[in-house]
Amino acid sequence: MNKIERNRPGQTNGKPKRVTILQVAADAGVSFAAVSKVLRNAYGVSESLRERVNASIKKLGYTPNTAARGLRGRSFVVGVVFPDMRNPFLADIFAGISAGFERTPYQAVQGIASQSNERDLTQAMIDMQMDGLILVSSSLSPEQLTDLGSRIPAVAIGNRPLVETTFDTVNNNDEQSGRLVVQHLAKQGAERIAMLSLEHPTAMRMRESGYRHEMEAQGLSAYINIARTEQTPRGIYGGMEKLLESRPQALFCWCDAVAFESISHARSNGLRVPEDLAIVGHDNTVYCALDQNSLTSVDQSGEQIGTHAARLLVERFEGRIETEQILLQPRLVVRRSSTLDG
Amino acid sequence: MNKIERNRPGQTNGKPKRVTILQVAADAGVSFAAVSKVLRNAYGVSESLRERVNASIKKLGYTPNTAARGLRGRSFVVGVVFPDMRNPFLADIFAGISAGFERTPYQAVQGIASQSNERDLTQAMIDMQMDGLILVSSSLSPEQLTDLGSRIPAVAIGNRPLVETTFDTVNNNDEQSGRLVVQHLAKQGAERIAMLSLEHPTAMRMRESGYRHEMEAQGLSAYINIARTEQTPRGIYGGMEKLLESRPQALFCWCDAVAFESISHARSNGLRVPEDLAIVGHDNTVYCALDQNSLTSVDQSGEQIGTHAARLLVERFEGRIETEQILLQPRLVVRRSSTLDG
DNA sequence: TTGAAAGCGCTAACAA
DNA sequence: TTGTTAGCGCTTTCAA
Repeated sequence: MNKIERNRPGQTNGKPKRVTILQVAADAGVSFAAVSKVLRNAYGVSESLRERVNASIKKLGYTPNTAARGLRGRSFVVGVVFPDMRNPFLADIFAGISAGFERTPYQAVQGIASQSNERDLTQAMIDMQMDGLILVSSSLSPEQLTDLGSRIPAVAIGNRPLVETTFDTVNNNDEQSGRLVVQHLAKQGAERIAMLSLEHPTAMRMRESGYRHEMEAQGLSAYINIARTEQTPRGIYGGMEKLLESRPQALFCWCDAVAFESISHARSNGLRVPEDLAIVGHDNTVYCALDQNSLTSVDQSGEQIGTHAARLLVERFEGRIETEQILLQPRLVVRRSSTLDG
Repeated sequence: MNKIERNRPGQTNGKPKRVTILQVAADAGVSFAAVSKVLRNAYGVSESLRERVNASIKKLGYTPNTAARGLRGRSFVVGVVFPDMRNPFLADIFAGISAGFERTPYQAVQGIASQSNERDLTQAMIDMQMDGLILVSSSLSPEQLTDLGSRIPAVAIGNRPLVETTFDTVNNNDEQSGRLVVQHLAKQGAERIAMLSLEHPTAMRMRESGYRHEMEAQGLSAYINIARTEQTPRGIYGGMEKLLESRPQALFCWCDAVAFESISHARSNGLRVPEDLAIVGHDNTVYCALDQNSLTSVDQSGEQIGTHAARLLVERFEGRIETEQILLQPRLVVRRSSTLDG
């Protein structure tokens, strides 16, 4: 039985008055415009005035009202849009973003966007007067992204890189990811190498392309086999069922979580990993190292990606006009899930 | 080698003008106050005026400026503060919160707070003129929470419930969680049941208490054994090492991620799970069901918790004065990691 | 170097 | 029912 308790409040519910720039000005004995100048590090304030104002700010515990600031100038808030909260790789990216804004005046807040509400969420962030946006694995169309980039400084992470855009991008070299995996598996002696990819058109298309090209380079064109699924347990299950029909020796999964599901699925079907089915994931998330998974995975350093994104945004704020596209190189981390020989 | 490309932008960088309430008013041929009234569903607007204004809003693609709104009235933005992004249980809570705000005008944005910056983050959210806050597993002290609650409507999730506070709470019955686990393990025949808990004082203290009380009730007081660790791989490792010295038959971990680490650690030490060491987690996150984990875990329905929190906040916005404390009942989901017999 | 004043886009009291 | 008006707390000219 659930329990609910109601209590009279210890204090009233009325919004307490904020300390404003005026009270700081009064306390310091200067005009409120002077306080604003100190706040913004504006040109033309004497050292003594600055000190007096800063003393009052500290004394009164003043913090600037972001909404009021944003209404006239910058809000110093940036929005980060994630596609979901479940993938621990996103936490790596977030850590990088945080680190990137560390020594800047910018505060990052996050939003989680389902495919259907990403437009609304980004608009809401613009309406909040945020100064810039970082979009991770956005599901917006190239046209929508271009439009967004023309309305607010933006950085897209994990989108197919486009030239001549209105926004910056930071990407893993996904073509290379696909190649690394096939090279490794082929060297282990596998020929029937299948790939589990994403239905939704994203950077995964590049990973598929790398997989295809390397399969061809290895003379394994006949065994190219890709299943695209939704990112749901049911979808993944269906995709695996389909791939297993062709008795693959190895499986490349577009992300670690899917690879873990695949390990689970394979084991439930009586298949040994890696003897009967080698499995490789992508992102090298924390769970890969666990003994029960020991998953070979492609590391794309989410932290580095995030730090780049934050830096790019700050550069735009500080005046950079031309867009910048960054492409980072992945590396393979080999573990037991794909080690066929002792 | 990483690649960087620079391009001239397709469009300029200047902020495009927003559509404001004035342009809507001009387009509809009414005063801008009339538009504001339509927006706020305020009393005293004729049907025809409302229709005309709504038509102009749609036509011009107007969306209200949140910052300007917040400066006078409500911003319709609520902030959700999470302790980290790695724990998939938080995603369940978030899903519940989202669902809870679905049919309301409120937009939720998230912040991730390390222990050291939670105060700054909550202050920043207040500075953004957010209407309310939801704090998940907050590391703020009771005094800080009480103070926060007196400054802005707030709901705390996963804090030790206090009476006579300034904020609402939603909690799992953690005492009950501890009891359920010990009952289950004792029934399986285990006596030396150890617990891996958190260093930082949180709701975990209640879980420890339930563990203790049930151990006593089962006549196993002599075997009570709790290790409190940091939430880092190193910390968890150290805690396990310490607990294993006393050769426990079963281990109750304060969250699933720690339980997965424990499974990994046990296996690397040559221990079989559950034969040599039964393991139970908490939160019943998605990975528990995977064959390679098959982890028994306590389900505390994060989604329900989140939905309650959102509802409580909306109620406060709509005038509720007294605080409310909700306590939900957990249930145990048994899997192979703790099934000692057949 | 400092301060006065206008105004960002909106809400809400008040007047018409 | 509608419109007028005074701010919310700040940034940013411009004048002193």
